[in-house]
Amino acid sequence: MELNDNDVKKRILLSAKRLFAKQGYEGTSVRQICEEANANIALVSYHFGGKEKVFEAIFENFFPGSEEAFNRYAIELSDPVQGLKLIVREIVSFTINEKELSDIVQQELTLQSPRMETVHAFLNPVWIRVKDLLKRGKDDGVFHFDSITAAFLTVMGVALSHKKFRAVNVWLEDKNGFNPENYPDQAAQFVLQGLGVTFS
Amino acid sequence: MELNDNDVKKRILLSAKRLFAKQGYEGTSVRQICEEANANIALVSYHFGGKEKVFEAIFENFFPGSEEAFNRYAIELSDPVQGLKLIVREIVSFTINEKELSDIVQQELTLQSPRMETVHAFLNPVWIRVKDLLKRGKDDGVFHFDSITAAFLTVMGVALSHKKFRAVNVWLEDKNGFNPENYPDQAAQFVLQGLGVTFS
DNA sequence: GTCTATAGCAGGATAGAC
DNA sequence: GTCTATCCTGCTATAGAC
Repeated sequence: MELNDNDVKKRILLSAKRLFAKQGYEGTSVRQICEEANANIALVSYHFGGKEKVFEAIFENFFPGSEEAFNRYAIELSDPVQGLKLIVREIVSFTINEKELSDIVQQELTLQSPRMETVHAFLNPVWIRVKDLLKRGKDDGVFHFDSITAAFLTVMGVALSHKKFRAVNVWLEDKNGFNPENYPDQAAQFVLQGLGVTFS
Repeated sequence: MELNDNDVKKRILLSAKRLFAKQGYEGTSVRQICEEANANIALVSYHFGGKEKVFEAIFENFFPGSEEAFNRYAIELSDPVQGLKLIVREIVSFTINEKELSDIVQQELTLQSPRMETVHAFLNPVWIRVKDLLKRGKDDGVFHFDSITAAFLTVMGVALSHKKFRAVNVWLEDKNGFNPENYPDQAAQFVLQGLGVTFS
């Protein structure tokens, strides 16, 4: 089912994504979503079946399908260092390109919400890959850390760190130094150094 | 004004902190807070002046005062490497010891909420220190990064990374490897390596 | 200080007209 | 498919009794 941007369903999804990211799921009302989407309030129930279902539909429509990407980069992903560099870059890129969706993910991860299940279903395939790469890198002796969980957390922490950029940017004044285009590479570099990879 | 744990005000604060952390500010009702605190609903207005004020009171009561700590560790903080190591450890320790409050901070940072101002007032003194240490470390030639904002973000990302521990732990099985007691040190180590500090 | 009762409003959802 | 009108529930906050 393809939707163009002027379809009512698509307009509702885009508004909901924007507002959930900015105000949180609970902080956003169906009325507000429809107002911004120039849609009638009743259409959320009619087209999606309720607010909760709109949330799920956002993931189905905007979360990048990972299987296809994994196949495309099968070679890089077979090597821990190259694989982790690639995947961190991709995660960071995703959080920049799909900033709103990734804000939503971030929020839901700290909450114990009924929506966790939906979120996890989309994150799991990626997390499995990261964990696997860390494990293999450690076994091969190129990564150095004690606990795989701790390593996983720090890696994900870096990958998601710039999420706080908006909040920080208001306050830090670094107009010239920070370039979002370079950030995926810088983050990947930081992670590899943090894991003790030595570059010759 | 000292409150003991059985004081109604204190009970309300503790319940609110717990619930805000778990469900978010908007996802938590005053009714629910009072039910868990064994307090009457009217007492939130009477003692605090409304839900919003309870939020502020949580920070006033549980956010560690940083000035005193900065003075106590003035010597360590004068050196970029030692200072950053110390401060990252302290941030990580805070997020472990005051897990709920730090969950609340994390949530509010991704939101554009009317409560941002409150949160920022408490975070600013710490952020200023981190930024300053990074800057001095770069000037001294011991840290290596391009953008101070990017560096700041990655450092904070690591410091806050284990926040996703609950979500991750459900899924990652690493009972033996991960030890919260060691994590502050591991995170600090990861940051310094990520910043390109070389250890002799 | 604490309680009950209630005001007043905003939320999500839907029946039924078009 | 879209709209209006309305239902019902749950929210915060407070007036007033104790």
